Amino acid sequence: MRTRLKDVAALAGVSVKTVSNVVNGYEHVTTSTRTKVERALAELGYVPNLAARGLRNGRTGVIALALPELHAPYFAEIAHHVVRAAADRGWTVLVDETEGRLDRERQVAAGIRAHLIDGLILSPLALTAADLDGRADGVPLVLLGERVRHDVADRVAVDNVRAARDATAHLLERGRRRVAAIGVQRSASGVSARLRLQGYRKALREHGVEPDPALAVPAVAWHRSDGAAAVRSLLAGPVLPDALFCFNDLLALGALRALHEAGLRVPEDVAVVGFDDIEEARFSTPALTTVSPAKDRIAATAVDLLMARLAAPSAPPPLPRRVVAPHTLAVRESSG
Amino acid sequence: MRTRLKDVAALAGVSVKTVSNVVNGYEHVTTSTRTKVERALAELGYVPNLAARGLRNGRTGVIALALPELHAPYFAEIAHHVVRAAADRGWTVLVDETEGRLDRERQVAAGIRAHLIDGLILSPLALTAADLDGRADGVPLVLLGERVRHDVADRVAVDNVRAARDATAHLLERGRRRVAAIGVQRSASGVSARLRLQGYRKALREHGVEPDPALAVPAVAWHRSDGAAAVRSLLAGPVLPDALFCFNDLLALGALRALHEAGLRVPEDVAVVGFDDIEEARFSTPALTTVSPAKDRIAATAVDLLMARLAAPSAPPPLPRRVVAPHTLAVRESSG
DNA sequence: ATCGTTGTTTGCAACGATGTAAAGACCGGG
DNA sequence: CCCGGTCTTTACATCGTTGCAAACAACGAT
Repeated sequence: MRTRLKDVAALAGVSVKTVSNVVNGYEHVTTSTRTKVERALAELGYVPNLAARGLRNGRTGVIALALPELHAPYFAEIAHHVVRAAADRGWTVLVDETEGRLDRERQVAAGIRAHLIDGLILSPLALTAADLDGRADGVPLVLLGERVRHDVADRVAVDNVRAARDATAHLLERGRRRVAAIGVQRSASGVSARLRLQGYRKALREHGVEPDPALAVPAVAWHRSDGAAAVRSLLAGPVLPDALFCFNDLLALGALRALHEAGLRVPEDVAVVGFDDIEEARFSTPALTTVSPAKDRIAATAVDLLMARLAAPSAPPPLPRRVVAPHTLAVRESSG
Repeated sequence: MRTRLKDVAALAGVSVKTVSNVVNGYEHVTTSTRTKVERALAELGYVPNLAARGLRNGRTGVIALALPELHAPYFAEIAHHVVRAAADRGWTVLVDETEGRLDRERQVAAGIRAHLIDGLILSPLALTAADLDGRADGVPLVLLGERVRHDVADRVAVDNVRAARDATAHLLERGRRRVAAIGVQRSASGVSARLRLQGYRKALREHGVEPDPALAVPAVAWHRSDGAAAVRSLLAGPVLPDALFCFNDLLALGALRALHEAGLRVPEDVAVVGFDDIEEARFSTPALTTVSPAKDRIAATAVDLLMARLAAPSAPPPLPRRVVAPHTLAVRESSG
């Protein structure tokens, strides 16, 4: 059995509350009492029971992070940065995996873990604003990504349209004219896909190129195998592309693989740009040009937004805030 | 404020305890009472306070997973499998990142989060058995990997020596004779490195090849950049290898990159084998031959070992158990 | 009608920590 | 030597939940 305040109090010969005061750094404690208590604390190796403390003051010091897939590199990197940012501020992170399933996202947002956590950072895939409209009284929530309307909760995201436009423009400026978009999704949950497609089209039009529907290739998920499959179907089609804008890095890496298998050279025959700047992109052959969102900033901002809500439980809660995280284009070999 | 049992009880017109009974599926409740309570539960959207429940019955339903780096693909995949395995069994996972730092690993093992978690799965890098010897009374602990003596806590690991021998033998059987080992570490924390080096040497001797010290290349960490650096130093040296056994996949991927830059063909000029079978290995160019530990089995076993200890708090706790997880060799293009 | 039996519901205490308020210790000034 | 004030320590109630044991209701058997 672990030691409780009571045990320490008995050993030190003081009351439970005095020990509590010492543990919490209350100032009006005489030096002699403090020393006695500290000695007892050390001797018994006291560790506070966070469940009890959480019960008493309604705070557990734990925030939850809910991601679609922990093993997808982008999310793994986000998780890393969030855990780090939270630790820097003295908080612990509980990780949930939703697999992008609507029911799991709803459960998480509705607060399965409520009472065990003080706040939630959620990166939704399937969730819509309607699912969140009712939850005014839940735990503070910060959303990652532009997939949900920004007026239902605090949100941190890159400007997907602008980032996609930047990436596509980069290819056009290098003289490419048949730029394919890889990763198009028409489903309701494909909001990111829609925004990135929008940015892609915008760039084309700004450069006087008419978007060719044959060059907009769908992908069910955004994994490497989907990217490879998309390229194979593209190569079997009527229009051969001279560049690919892939909606994430995994698609791009799968595409690189399929291009290599088809005997096409990157970037000479086909230039490739991705999105996410996962670490792998710096080490692929060829190294991948990609949109680089400031993941550390995204994570730190998300944690800070949560902290702000936790610190100020004001009667009329402040309106949801929207933070646009910066991005850059990391130009590497795959775009020449 | 969230609803408590008390609120539900008031609405349903029964006692708090009866509501608790309904929530917990106690059988001796009349159908009429049950319906009344369930209606009230639904109307108020009751969610149990896990902190209070945890305080009451000494269980929180949360286990902690402490890993060196969440963004390293191998650990990200392990985290994914652990979260999944835990969820299947009705548990939640709290993730901690130790960065492989001894002090952080010690803290975690000593139970910073104690009382908030029921058990701990730890993948140590720097921790030694001595750090764990004293902790008989702590929360149940399962170690991942062979880095720590197996008699201090339950442990799940692949047989590193045998796996390394298999990988090296595979290269030797394809006729390679100058097989380099990439990732050697002499530091105290490099136990995995030591075991894999041992397996590598064993395979060489079994095939009548004398280990050449010039072909055992050190690497500070096991990241892609270290693999690339190791290959560059190797190519600058006196003995050119015709094969590489890299102690993990990231090293191997970095090596592929450096070999490509040096104009060497894989596998024609140099064959490459890795260790971990991260997803990326299946999509690299060329696809990577690698030792494939059964990560899902490792995760499930770790969770099960923990569950077993939690279920049976017997007076003399059962001796630490050691489980050897199976591995296979995934043969792909990089070894010909 | 009374008793025991089974089945259902309830009140109370406890888990470990902390906020509140009050009691106790100590000081100098009158 | 007593009083009022400050500083230190204490007892008690409380957070939300569940185990325990007792209270209560309903029933058939005597």
